[in-house]
Amino acid sequence: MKVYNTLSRSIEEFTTLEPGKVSMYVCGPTVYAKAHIGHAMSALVFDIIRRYFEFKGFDVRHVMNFTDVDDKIILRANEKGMDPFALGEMYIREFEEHLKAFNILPATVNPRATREMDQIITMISGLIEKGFAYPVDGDVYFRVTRDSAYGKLSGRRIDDMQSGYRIEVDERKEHPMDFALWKAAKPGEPAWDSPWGKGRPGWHIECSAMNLNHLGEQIDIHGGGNDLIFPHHENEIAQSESFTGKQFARYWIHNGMLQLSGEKMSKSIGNLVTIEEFLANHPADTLRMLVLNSGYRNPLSYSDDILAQAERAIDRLRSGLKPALPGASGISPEGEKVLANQAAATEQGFIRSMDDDFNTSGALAALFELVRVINQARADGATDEQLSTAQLLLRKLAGVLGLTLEKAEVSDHSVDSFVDLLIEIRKDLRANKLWQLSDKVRDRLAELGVVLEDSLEGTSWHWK
RNA sequence: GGCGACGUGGCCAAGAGGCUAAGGCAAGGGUCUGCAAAACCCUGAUCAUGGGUUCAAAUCCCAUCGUCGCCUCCA
Repeated sequence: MKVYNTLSRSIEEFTTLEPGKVSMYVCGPTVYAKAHIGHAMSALVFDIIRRYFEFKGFDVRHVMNFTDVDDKIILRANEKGMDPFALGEMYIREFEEHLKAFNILPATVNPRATREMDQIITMISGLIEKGFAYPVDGDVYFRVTRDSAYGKLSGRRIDDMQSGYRIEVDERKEHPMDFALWKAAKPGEPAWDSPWGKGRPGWHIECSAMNLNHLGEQIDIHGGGNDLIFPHHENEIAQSESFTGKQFARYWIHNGMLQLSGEKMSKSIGNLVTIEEFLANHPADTLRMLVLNSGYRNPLSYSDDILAQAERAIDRLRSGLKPALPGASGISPEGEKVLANQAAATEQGFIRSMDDDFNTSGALAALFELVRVINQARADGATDEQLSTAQLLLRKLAGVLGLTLEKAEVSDHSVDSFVDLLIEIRKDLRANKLWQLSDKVRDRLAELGVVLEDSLEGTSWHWK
């Protein structure tokens, strides 16, 4: 397998620390507001990666954190007159529901910053002891000049960065780029006891501590959105490697940003679609298809047009799973062979694409080719028996991508018999060539969301 | 100002030195059908622009134009 590593900015052969096992840490959201579909995109990307590793036989330990203490959470909680912990809890619950709706496999562990205070404090103390950090008035800062490798992930040099250009520099810091590991508490803020007085962790340290606690000193993969490369992931590397003296993550994988009207979807710009809004208007698989259709590292633009394309593409995949035509009499052994050959070619093509830095777009192409050949065979009269192996493969490989190909479940079957009755009456109308009336039945049913499909053997129907 | 990514048919999007430039959506034509729908068949791009390297470039190099991301919280 080959994987693009942000650290080297190149495609590398993928190997694991331990044979057959993958440890993967993915940055989850800071829970201070409703999650938007950019968050969902990131979760989808790493869900697909994780599913593929499991398909390849790896035992995956997947950690996704929730950062549930931070300035913005406190700010929002104060605005809403809520307890900051309750606010975080609320958004965590909501996000977990969303993950389920998107068919995203639950991570092995979902640690939270507030539940790892001991590890965080231990780590900060260690960094101070080793000279990588220093306390000032109850704050603790990381000393970037002490870390010669600082900047290796984002490709920046400390001197090149114009810190203070857009934000005022805290004069107490030794260097403008030094960042907070611990922040002294202001009155009324949530705070924990520490050797430096009451306070709370800075933004980056919690991920380093949770990595250490749940995956160990070294991990295979660290992932997240590419907007986290700097400063978040750069700082995580600095903290973790300074603390352990070992290489931290071997592969850094970053997904591209979701864009709305040509700009990154983000809370600060306000051009966002919340997951809630999305799910109210679209099947969850639509977003997954959007993600699958393009490279995970590229920016992904979001529009109604593209959404509609994705929905049609899913319909196309589903068409491969339709049963044999009524009265199918079977296809020749040669026809069976064509089907079997395509199934083999599709499986190979799927694996070849996915092995190449998770080329989901190529993997989908392999699936669509299988769909076409299945549909050809069906049109030629293949029986369910003859279609079954290829269809099973289609279902299985779609499943590796996290697509269920199930139609949104219509739970109410109480109208089925009425539709059947109308079809029966329409059959009589057609037998008597009363086309206007029979077309009226079909059109009116279509308006109600029931699509009729006539064939030589009879009429079938499905919900639109 | 610094760092980085990208620009492939109407739309989305693979491909990263050399077989006919994948696949999906849309469109047009055809088969089937009473008409539809579904399915099947057929049809289209020389790869932002200009140079260069090479026997050979969408793929490498340089320049230009354009779009986007990071450098401040962000998936």
